[in-house]
This record gives sequence, C-alpha cells and structure tokens, in this order.
Amino acid sequence: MSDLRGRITVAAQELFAGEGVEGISMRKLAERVGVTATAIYRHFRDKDEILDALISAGLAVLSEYLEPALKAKDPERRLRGLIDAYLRFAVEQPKYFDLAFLVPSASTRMSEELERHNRATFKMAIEQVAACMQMGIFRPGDPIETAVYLWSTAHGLVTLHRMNRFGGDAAQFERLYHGAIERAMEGLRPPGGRRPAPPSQRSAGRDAILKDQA
Amino acid sequence: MSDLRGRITVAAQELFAGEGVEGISMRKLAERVGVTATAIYRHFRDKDEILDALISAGLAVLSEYLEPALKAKDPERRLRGLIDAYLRFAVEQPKYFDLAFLVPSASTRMSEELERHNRATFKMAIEQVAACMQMGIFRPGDPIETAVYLWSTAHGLVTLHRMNRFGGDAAQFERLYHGAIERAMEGLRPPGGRRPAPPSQRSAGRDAILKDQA
DNA sequence: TACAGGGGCTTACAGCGTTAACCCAACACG
DNA sequence: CGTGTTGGGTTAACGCTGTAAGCCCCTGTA
Repeated sequence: MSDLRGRITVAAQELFAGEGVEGISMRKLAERVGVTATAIYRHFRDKDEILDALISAGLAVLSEYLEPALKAKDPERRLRGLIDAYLRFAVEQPKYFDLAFLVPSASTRMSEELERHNRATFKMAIEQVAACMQMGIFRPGDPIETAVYLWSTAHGLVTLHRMNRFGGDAAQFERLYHGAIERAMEGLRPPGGRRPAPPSQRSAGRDAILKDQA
Repeated sequence: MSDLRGRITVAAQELFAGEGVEGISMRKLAERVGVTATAIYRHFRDKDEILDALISAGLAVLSEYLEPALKAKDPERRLRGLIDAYLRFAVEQPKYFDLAFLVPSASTRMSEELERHNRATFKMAIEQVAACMQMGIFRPGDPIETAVYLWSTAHGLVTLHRMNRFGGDAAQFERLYHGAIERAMEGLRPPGGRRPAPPSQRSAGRDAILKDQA
C-alpha cells in the first residue's frame, strides 16, 4: 500500500524539474519520500527505470502540447499546429526535451513506452501530411517520407537551438524556425498553381489506413 | 617535460574510442598514463576540460570528413559533398558525433574552440549556398538562412537516426537521408526552368564576404 | 498457530570527481 | 655556493554516487 512507487515517481519529477537529471540521486529521492535509498529498489529495478518513468512523463507533456493542434479544421493548419507545438515544447520544457530527445544513453534504450509514443505521435503527423496531399495542398508523394522530412527539419532546428548552435535570442530563433518550416512546406506544394485536384470526399484523408512505418 | 598533457589527451581518446564517455574516469585515465589521478589536475582544470579536448579532437575528425568535399568543381557538388560527409561522420564516428552534437551538458558550455569550429564549418556551407545562388542553381535568397535550413534538415535526420527513432537498417536510412536532402534542395531551385541568370564572374561567390552569422 | 513473502531497514562495497597538504628535483639569483 | 621559488608529482581524505546482501517485522493465508 501507500503507493510508494507513485510517490517516488512524482518526487523524481519534482527533483528533475528543479535540478535536471543531474540532480536526481537515489538518496535524495529516498529522503524526499521519507524512506531509505535501498527501499526504492523494491519498486524500481534500477535508476534507469526511474528515468524511463521520467521520459514517459515528458512524453505525456509533449502530448498535451500536440493535442490541441488536431482541433484545427484543415490539415495544413493541423500540421502547422503540430510543428509549432513541437517548438513550444522544446522551448518551454527544455529539460524534458533534452531528456527525451537529446541524452543518448537515455533513449537509445528505447523502452516499449517510448517507442509506442513515438509511433503514435509520428502517425498524427503522417495523417495530416496524407490529408494535405489528398486535398491538393501538397503535391502527391509518400506521406511517411514527407512527414519524416518535416519532422527532421523541425527537430534539427530545435536541437541545434537547444545546443546554442545558433546565436541570437528566442525571438530570433522563432523567426528562423518558422521561416525554415515555411520554406520546407513551400517545397511540398504542387508545381503549377495551388490545389489542382480537389478530393472526392472531405474526410478521406483522416481515416485513411497508413502502412506501418517500419 | 614529457608532455603529460598530451599523453593524457591521447589516453582519453583511446579510452573514449573503446568505452565511450562513460568509460572515462580520472583514475582510469591516470593509470593508463602511469600517474596518480590527482596529477592530472596539474594539466587540466577538471574533467570537463578533458572532455573539451575530446570534443576538439572529434571536430578535427569531422573536418577531415568535410574537407575533401570542397575539392569538387561546382558549388552544388561541394554542398552535396558536405552534406554527405556529415552523414558519414555521424554513421562512422557515432561516439564523436554524440559527444559533440548530442550530449547536452558537453556542448551547452560551448568552449571557444567549439564555437570557432562551428562557425568555420558553417561558413563553408554558407559559401557554397551563396555560390549556388549566384550561379542560378538556387533561387536568390539569404544564404545564411538557407544554409541553416539545409544543415538543420541534415542534422535532424542524423540525430533522429542516432537515437533509433526511425526503424530500419543503415541502407534504408541512407536512402531516407538522401531522399530528404534531395527534396530540400529541390525546393531551393529557381521557379521556372533552371539557371535563369548566369553569374557575371565565375568565382564571385567563393570570395564574397559574408556577414557574420550572429 | 505456523509459515510465506512483501517491503522496509542497516551495512557495506567499489567507484566517482576533487581538495588539501606535502615533497622533491630543477632552476634563478644575490 | 647557498637559497628561495616553483612545476609537477605524491598520499590521504571528503563527500558523493549506484547498488548488493542480509536482516527483520508486519501482514495475509493455510
């Protein structure tokens, strides 16, 4: 009883929020929940398992950022919303972003949970891209490849920014980010004018079955 | 005498090559060069300074990858060469790549050396982009912004690959990478046909003074 | 009532980065 | 020649880390 596992998890989140990964130690964690360090091992195999839980929490936060974007009416807006949300997540939750997407050791492990989340999130992006293609907003092509392309661009920008690889302040970076995304999306548009072939049904793209991304 | 600093540095590189960053400890390092752990502190302020030296070494390796690309005749080939080299570096020297571009703590510090190298490398890319624009291979625009865009795309792809975020084997990823780069460069081409305005002088782009990237 | 097991506890180990104090050989200078 | 000074090594020690081993008690069940 008393759900010590849960209490350890939230203590880890608090500690992480305050001092980052470096600030998390078994003893500090234990003290925070009023227990001995070794007691934790009754509930977690090792420290990595705690970090896994932390990454899961971070991914849940990411989901909160992404979800509202899907409420937009047209797929292009939804896609842009996802991309914006990715930026906002990285900027507003830098510790979580680093933990989930930067620290190599933490994620080359790739727990079940992480992989599941990764796949689900990515699927959201693919669906919007597919819908954009079907509505003639993008020229036809492989939606998976296109989504990878967009995600990579966003991820690269955000990652390099997180590592201070671009000088400049937050506002400058935001302009850079949106400019680059704009450019990338512009390159996906159909060659002639806009929207050469309207879709047969309005919601065809949303419900399309997408092949597995493996 | 006896250049202990140098010997420590190479010992660090050997240890790093074998076991990665995690495998480096002051005591192991000291034992390797036949000295006490604390003796190291006469030559390095702390462990971070050793890691800095390691990052520098990694960046030197990156330079070796990049440099041959500049030998190509036309700027587009040079640019592609740089981008290819970036991929090859990440794939063939994963530990160095992770150290220099992934581990957050290691590079948010951003030593003088790192910043200098970063700037120099980036400048190489900007020059090729500028040359491409002047020769009408790319449509006109801000070469810095465009270079950032290309670099981010490449970096995002490579980073996500390093974190196993795409399934699939090395060959699959290589196709993905080149496909995405192709797409990105395609989006930079002039709108009508190709090459609408040849340059007045052949080498104008190479020697153009580029505004500082700050 | 006896037993089993979950879940704490203490103790301990091996390793970490780093500081303080010491010591010795080489050199500079009056 | 004697005498600092100093560069570059030493030992000892501090306070941390993750984690294993063994003990013990409380609870639930046969």
